[in-house]
Amino acid sequence: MRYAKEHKIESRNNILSSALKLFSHRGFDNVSIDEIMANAGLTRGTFYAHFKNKQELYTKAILAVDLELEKNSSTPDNGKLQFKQMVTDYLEADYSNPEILPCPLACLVTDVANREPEVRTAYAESFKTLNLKIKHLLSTKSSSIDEETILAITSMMIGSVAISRTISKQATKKLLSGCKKTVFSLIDAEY
Amino acid sequence: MRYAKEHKIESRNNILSSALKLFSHRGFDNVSIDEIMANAGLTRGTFYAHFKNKQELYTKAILAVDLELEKNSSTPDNGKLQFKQMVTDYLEADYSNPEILPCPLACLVTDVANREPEVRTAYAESFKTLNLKIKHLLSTKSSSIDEETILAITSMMIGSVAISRTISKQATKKLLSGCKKTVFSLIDAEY
DNA sequence: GTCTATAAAAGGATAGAC
DNA sequence: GTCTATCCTTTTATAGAC
Repeated sequence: MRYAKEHKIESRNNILSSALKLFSHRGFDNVSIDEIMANAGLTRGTFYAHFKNKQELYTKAILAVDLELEKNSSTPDNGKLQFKQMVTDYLEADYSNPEILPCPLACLVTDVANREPEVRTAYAESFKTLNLKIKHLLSTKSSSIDEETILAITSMMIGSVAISRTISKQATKKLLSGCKKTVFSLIDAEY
Repeated sequence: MRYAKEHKIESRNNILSSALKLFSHRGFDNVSIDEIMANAGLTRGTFYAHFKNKQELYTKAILAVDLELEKNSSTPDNGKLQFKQMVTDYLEADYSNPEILPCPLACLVTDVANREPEVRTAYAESFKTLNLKIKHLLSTKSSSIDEETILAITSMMIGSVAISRTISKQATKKLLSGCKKTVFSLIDAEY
């Protein structure tokens, strides 16, 4: 064979990460397969050697979010601190920089809601993983945080970042600082 | 003239509300002008007698959300109760019924983020109006609620409804009830 | 596996009649 | 103001060479 097996895997990963980044920044419909492939250093025709169609790529790209989230799964001894750092990083990331991967859960909520069940299931998986990660950070031997509080927190994080991408920089500042304060107070109150 | 002036205004309003409903349920790109016009009882060609292009329609439709939100602007004597009812209605509405207009702020966040500034500004306006409405409900002569807390609450409401449209019915139930409880606790604690 | 070339469909926008 | 008919661009997807 003319190409090693690793080559295909590498191509596939390039396509996946190029797609996830572009979709997150601009939305599924606003990015063409052409652009994704060019971004991955390939041409359009090749796309179909890797994926059945554009929707399958969407699904697989969203599932790849899990891998990002599952990092640092060691038992935390300073979980609360790590959690606060995570929230801060999340809310203060530079979402306008095209080189950085913004949170797909925040950037694609609405976009995913209008797709086939396959895509929505992938999103649901990643959302679940985010909640589990937080639960893990905030669980100690003695106490464990209420699951519904975690859901309220992730809703706030995802919601505020999604909204921030539509409003002015000035309004964004107040929005994100309000959410940060509120998340912290929820945690400090309960645990 | 063959058509009365009211006729055009009525047509325009039909187009606007038909568009807002369809966009909210399925997203901007997934709805064709053809469909919007058919839904309003007109044909595609006529569209351009009312709007410059599809994007202008999007902007105007989102601005129309304000009108919905600005209802009930009388001074509330039982604001806190009204607020709780509003949150409950918001979180428990039947978002899958195509006859009902779901909250465009929740259904279109991500969608709007990827459009021209004109559209984003319209969204920002409506978002502002929602926050003001809540502020109004929760203000009394003696106390007024922290603006950043309101932003955290609207982020949670919009975020959770947006997320709920991607996940399972079962998961949605827990998500929305968690947000409702958390919003209530934030209000009862502070005010 | 990757490329170039091309088919085929969808949908936004315009022209002209009534 | 509204209709029908048409243009034109974009983009997904396929065919076939290397």
